[in-house]
Amino acid sequence: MNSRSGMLSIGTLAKATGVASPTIRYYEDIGLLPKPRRTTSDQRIYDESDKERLIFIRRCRDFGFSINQVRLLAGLSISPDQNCREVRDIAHAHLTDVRAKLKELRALEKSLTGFVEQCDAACSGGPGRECLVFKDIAKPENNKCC
Amino acid sequence: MNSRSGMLSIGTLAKATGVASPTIRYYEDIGLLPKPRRTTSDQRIYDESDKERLIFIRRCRDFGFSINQVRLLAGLSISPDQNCREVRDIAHAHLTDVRAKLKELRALEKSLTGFVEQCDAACSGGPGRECLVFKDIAKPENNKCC
DNA sequence: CCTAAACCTTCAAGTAACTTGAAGGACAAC
DNA sequence: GTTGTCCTTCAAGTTACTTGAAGGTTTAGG
Repeated sequence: MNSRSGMLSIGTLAKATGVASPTIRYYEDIGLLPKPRRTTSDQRIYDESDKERLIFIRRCRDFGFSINQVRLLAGLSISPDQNCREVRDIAHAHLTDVRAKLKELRALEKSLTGFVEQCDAACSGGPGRECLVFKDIAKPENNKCC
Repeated sequence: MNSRSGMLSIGTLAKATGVASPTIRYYEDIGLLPKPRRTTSDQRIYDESDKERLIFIRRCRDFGFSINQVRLLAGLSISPDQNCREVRDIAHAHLTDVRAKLKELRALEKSLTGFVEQCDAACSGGPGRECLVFKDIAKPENNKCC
């Protein structure tokens, strides 16, 4: 199947969008992408609007939106009255998630940095019989247990 | 099964460590936790060393180490010559991952913030027929495709 | 003692978001 | 025609849990 007048095979679409063929089929399976037309030999034929939709999906995924969120966003993008407010709310909720995750990761970075530095200090004479770091891991300084 | 002289049922261990019973069984299944003794009625009996090991595992998971990394770390923690250098290397590799992820998330936060602000600006007069944000998503400014 | 509730067991499948592999057909280039 | 690449569907694998079914045991209260 050669690409003519905007008609794309799945492999060509995959290359054009950076989304793997199996993933494209997966998205179709879960209803995120509409079922495309087929050739007489049953191969999928995609057009430019399919390509745009897939790019949209990929971008949303890149942004870290879950499949369900992407589903919502995609639905909003094609609804007659595109409701920017809803989109904004979804994005904002996600932004909140991202900020929480950032906070976590910053704390983690700090812990790990201390960890590695402590490890470097403890091992400056070579491997020790009792690694202090393990004690640190096994005995929480701040008991985070519920 | 009541908790006496350090003997813990799985449920008690779960409460003591914040790790769910099914997860404890899962860890045993995948060899991360040793198989514990059993009662005459086949219930698991854990002791303090099991508890410490589970806390260790949980802490490593909290740090974001994968199960395989935790497996390595746990192995190192009980080896006769505890090799702090290897621990440090594992932790350092993970720290590198965390930093990369932080970088990603910061960029994402920036994008999403701009996204939400743009959305707020576009919708200040209420829902628009053409949401500019969708166009932004569908048309990458920087083409990140391979 | 009985009963009900809570706990235990194993086994298997579900979750999320893909990814891989088997088996077989179609297409393109030489 | 042949070979290599692409296509199809179906199903299972990946990672790290989580849930649910079916059945047994323990604990607490009447």
